[in-house]
Amino acid sequence: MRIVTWNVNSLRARLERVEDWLTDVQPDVVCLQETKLADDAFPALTFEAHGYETVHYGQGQWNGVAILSKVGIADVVANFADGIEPDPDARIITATCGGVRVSCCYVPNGRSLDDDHYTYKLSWLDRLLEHVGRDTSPDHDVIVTGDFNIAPEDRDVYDIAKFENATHVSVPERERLAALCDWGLTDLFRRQHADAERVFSWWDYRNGDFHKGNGLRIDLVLGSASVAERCEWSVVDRNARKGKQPSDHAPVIVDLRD
DNA sequence: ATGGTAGCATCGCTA
Repeated sequence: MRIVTWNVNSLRARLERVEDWLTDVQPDVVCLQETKLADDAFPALTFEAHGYETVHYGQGQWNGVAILSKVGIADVVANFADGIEPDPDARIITATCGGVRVSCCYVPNGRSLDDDHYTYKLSWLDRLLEHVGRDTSPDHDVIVTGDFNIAPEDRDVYDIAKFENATHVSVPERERLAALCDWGLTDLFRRQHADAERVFSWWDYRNGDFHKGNGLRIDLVLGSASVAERCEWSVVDRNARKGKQPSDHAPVIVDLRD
C-alpha cells in the first residue's frame, strides 16, 4: 500500500498538477491539506475518474483536508472525535483505508511564539493526541499524517540559527509531537532514513528558498508499530516542488508491505 | 535590506 501526504496550497490552483502527479505515482491513499475549498466545490468526480473514493472536510478560503483512497474509505470522522466543542477550522479528517486508521491533519502554523495562534497550535496538538487516543489504539494499524508545521529535529531545518524564538522548532510543540510518538507512533521517513540530513518537504516561495535548498521537513507520516514494521520505502518527492505553479510543499510517499 | 511570493472571499490576511 502506497500512502502519501501533500499540502497542495489550494486544490483549485493545483488540480492539474495533482492529477498528473497521481497518474505518475499511483498512490493507494492520498492525504491532502490546504485544499481551500468548501465541500461542495471539492472535485470528487475528477478523482473518481482516477479510481479514488474521496472524503473532504473543508470550509472554503482557508484550511481544508481530504483523503483519497483506492482501498476503501470507512468510518469517517471529520474534525476531532473528542466530543467537546468542534474546532472552528477544518484541519483534520479520519477514515479507515485498507485496514489502516488514517488521520489527515493540517496543524496550525502558530505564526509566532507570542501570537494567540501559537497557543491555539499547542492546544490543537493536545487535542490531536486526545483524538487519536479515543479514536483508536496503538496496537492497531494507525497512521497520523499531514502538515505538522513542526520540524522534529534541528537537522530537519536548513539553518537552525534563523529559527531562534520561532515557531516550528520550539520545545513545547516538539514535546507535543514527542507525546504522539510516546503514544506509539513513529516518523516513518526518519525511521527509513536515520542518517538523512537536509531532507525537506517545504520551502518558502520567497527568496528563491527552494533553489537555495532552504527548507524544513514538516510534512510527516507517523505510523503505529505494526505499520512501521511494514514500511519498506519512503521519500520526499521534491521534483513535485519544481516547475510551474508548484505548491510550496512536496509530497511525502510511504510504501507499506501488504 | 525586517525584504521576498503565492493564494484567497484580493488593497489585507494567511502561510
